[in-house]
Amino acid sequence: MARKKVQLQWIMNDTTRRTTYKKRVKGLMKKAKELSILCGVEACAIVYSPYDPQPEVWPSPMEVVRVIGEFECRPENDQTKKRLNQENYIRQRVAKAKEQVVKQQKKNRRMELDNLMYQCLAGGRGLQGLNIKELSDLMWYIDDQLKPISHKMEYSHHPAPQPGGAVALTAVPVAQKTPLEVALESLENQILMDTAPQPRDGVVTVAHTEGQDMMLPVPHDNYEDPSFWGAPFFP
Amino acid sequence: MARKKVQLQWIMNDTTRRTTYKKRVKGLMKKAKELSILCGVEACAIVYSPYDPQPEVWPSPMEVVRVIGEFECRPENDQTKKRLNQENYIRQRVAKAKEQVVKQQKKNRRMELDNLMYQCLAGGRGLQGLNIKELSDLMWYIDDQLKPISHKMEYSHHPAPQPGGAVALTAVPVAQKTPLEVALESLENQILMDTAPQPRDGVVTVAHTEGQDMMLPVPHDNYEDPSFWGAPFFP
DNA sequence: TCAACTATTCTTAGTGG
DNA sequence: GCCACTAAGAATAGTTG
Repeated sequence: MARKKVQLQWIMNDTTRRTTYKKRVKGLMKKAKELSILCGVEACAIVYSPYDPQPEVWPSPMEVVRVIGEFECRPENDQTKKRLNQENYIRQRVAKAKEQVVKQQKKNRRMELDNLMYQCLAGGRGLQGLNIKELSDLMWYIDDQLKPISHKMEYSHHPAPQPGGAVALTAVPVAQKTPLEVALESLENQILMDTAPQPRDGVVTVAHTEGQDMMLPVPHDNYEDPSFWGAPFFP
Repeated sequence: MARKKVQLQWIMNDTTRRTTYKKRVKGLMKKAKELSILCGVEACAIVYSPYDPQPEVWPSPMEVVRVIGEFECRPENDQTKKRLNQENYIRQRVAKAKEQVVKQQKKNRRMELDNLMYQCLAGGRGLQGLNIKELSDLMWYIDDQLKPISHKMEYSHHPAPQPGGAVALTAVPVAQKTPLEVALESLENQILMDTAPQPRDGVVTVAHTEGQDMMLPVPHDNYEDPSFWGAPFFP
């Protein structure tokens, strides 16, 4: 909107419409990202258009599928029934339990990422064999994977209100951090160091010693600092 | 953003965060609507929050489901580009790794479901305490969770093309099936048997023996068959 | 908690290269 | 078609009742 108040109606001119589309999709995705981060909520957006073969999505196809899954699992989509009847009671219990599940889910996500890294590195030429371009691509992907985690971590700053009375039962055994994981972390850092032109604000750079047992100077949790992963690739 | 540039990070203050959430959700939905109208495209947005029992959606729950359906049915990523250039090479590696990740993801999904079940049952009145209505609701939910599994059963007929040469490296320790999991499965089965009016298409029904060691008629590993999980969600 | 009100930043329509 | 630029208009953080 500039120099003229735009009417809320279909834009006749083809090129104008296409241009507007690109600008506004970008804007919409940015808004979604901001909302998600600022308020610590899950969100997803999908836009189909004749302009792209693939739909425009946020945060990522994978996350979208997950968020969609949650949405579809909530039978109460038809908000016709808001009354707290028998039916809703059980739904609320389910929702509450789901909350607990999310925690495990996030943990699992990290494991998946680690696994992915391993696949990429062990399955190919290794880190050394990758050029800057490839590293950048990989970095891009990793960042994409980490986005949701980042959000979660930002959310986790607060004193964890933890819905009253709900005991965090962990029925699923949680895998411990393995040496492999530690090694992978160092590799991730190396990628950052290899590709980052100069240390930027908010980017955590680390030194590493030689050998298998590299030490991370920052707590593991720092990987999930959003300012670390988010900025360079998704401004 | 007014009177101060806001930092893109989780808002610590509860009331501020809630206020911002309400404002921004409204803004986001408006943007989605405008984009859709101005450019004549389909779009949908979903936002979960601790503030609303129901997710915030646009344009409407029904439309969202429809748009989502299209998204999940989308044929294939741009397979058009067959050229195996530098850029695509890395992307293919990533995609391949992603496939592996999906397996773990789906495994996790099952664990989450089990965990959820446990939450519901252990945290509440237990299965016995539930009435038919509640069981029905729970059944619905579980069925929803199991849908992808059902698909897999249909898919598992074909020879599973399995991308050549990809070695399934498993860097992440996979949790073993615990007695608890077995028990939970039996509970699921029981609910299925107690409430299902008739066996529905795609729903895996199982017989169960008494005691702790119940057997699933299909091998557990089948859950991890990529051809099963992969297709519907990651076309 | 909520709604109304700005001051300020952000978004983007229109333009030109 | 793509960028970069700019100013009009929209969104919203912080404040007030």
